[in-house]
Amino acid sequence: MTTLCKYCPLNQKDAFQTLKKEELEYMQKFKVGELAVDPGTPILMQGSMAPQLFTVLSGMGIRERHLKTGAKQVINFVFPGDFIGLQAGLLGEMGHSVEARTQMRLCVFNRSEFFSFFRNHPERAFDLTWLAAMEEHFLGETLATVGQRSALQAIAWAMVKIFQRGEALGMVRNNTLDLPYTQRDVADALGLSLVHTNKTLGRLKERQLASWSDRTLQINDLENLAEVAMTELKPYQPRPFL
Amino acid sequence: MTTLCKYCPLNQKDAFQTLKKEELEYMQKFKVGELAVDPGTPILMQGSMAPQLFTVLSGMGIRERHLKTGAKQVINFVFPGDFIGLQAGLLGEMGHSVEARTQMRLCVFNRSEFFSFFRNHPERAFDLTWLAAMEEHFLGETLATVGQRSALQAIAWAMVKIFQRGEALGMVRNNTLDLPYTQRDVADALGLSLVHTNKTLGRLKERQLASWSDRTLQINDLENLAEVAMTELKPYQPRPFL
DNA sequence: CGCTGCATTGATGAGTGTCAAAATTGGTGG
DNA sequence: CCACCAATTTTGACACTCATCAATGCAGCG
Repeated sequence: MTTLCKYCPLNQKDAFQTLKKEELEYMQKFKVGELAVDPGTPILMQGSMAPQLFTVLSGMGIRERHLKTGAKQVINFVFPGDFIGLQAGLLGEMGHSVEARTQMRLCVFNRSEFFSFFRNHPERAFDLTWLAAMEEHFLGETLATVGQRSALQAIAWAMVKIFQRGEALGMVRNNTLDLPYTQRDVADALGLSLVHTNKTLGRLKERQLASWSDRTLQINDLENLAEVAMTELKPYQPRPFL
Repeated sequence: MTTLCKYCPLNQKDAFQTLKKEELEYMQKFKVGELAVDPGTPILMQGSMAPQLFTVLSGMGIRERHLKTGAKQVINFVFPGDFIGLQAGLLGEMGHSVEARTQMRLCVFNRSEFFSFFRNHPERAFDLTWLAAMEEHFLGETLATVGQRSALQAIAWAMVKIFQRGEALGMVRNNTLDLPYTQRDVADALGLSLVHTNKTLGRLKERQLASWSDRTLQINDLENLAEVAMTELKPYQPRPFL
């Protein structure tokens, strides 16, 4: 028995734009079920053409692209409200894998109805494109980080970004955010080695700015952390979701 | 006097899916004019909310994100058929700047009619989202390159990618592609220093794989270049355009 | 209680950045 | 047609960030 869209847990959160009753009814038709997965479960595989698309209702995951050498690049961290499978749905092939890192509940949509979705619900199609543009925006920023920032700056940047996402979702208590990600994930997200990431985290901790170990991100001085990261602290704005 | 969509130069090219007469008429209503710009002209500025969106009819440009330090990250190279301003149109703010590098002709659309576009022409809205997904796919691959590949691999990868784009557009003669981009641009695209980029290009040239100087990319051995780049050579597939 | 995964630390070296300058190219005006 | 200038490419020397290798510590868990 799945949750009715009417009671969608995402629609309550400040982080997201509120859907009207009417829109929720639209989505109800499009929704074909719910999927619950355990940590470590692959949700979508790089290169695959999955028949299904998802919106994350709860839990966290990770997007990563695997190279033939065995190395991997973390593309992004997956939080509630994220849409998964856009590339599979449109291009017919995922550019990266998505894996659950905690228990997750996913809202399942059917790829085959994807186009009718555009035909019948232009507002929602617009929102979908909005999300795609947001993702593109974020990836550009990430690219600039990996390409241009030093290890210290890059890690500070990642901490700020993730902290703010967690904050918007109400996951922060005492400037502390529990996450299912390790230092290895941070390293793979920023193109750094694990060892160097660890030592750089140590420097940020010494400076009393922030720390990240044992799957806990703690921010002590957001302002100065953002300063080190050479980034602006922008207020969070509610975004659409599907 | 602008070109009628009916005679759109892009619609002739193999690189793109052919639009039906009907669809061309749709686009004609959406098109508000044409813009011709000289090399060096900024088309969209990072952080701005431009009222206009563009499709590149001819010429080349560059997307780049500027950091506060003065460093910059090249996000992508802009070729004919590319859509410019998605982020401005939807998010209200560009994550990067776009600058002309040759003379360019741009097809101009109006941001204010953007939503009606979704309402009235779902097929075209679908194509737009397709393009957004493609861009996201490409950025993920770029991120993996900058994060995980060595300088030699990264440069080889960039050469393969750009060469294949040029090929699809019929711009290659004698395995040679004239481009408005310098070694500095390559360096900024891959997060490398200019000097190291130059020396690495020298190594690829020594190995008789490829060369890039004086704004000319020459590929001598695509197979082995792709090998060095650790990437698969995928056949090009026609894509939509707006 | 011995795994296994994760965090931490030290030693060493390769890859890449930075600095400086020369060589080359292309464009422009006299 | 030549001289000059700006942009780009190329080269050499050197410094340093960051990767790699190796080992230890530490906590959770079957």
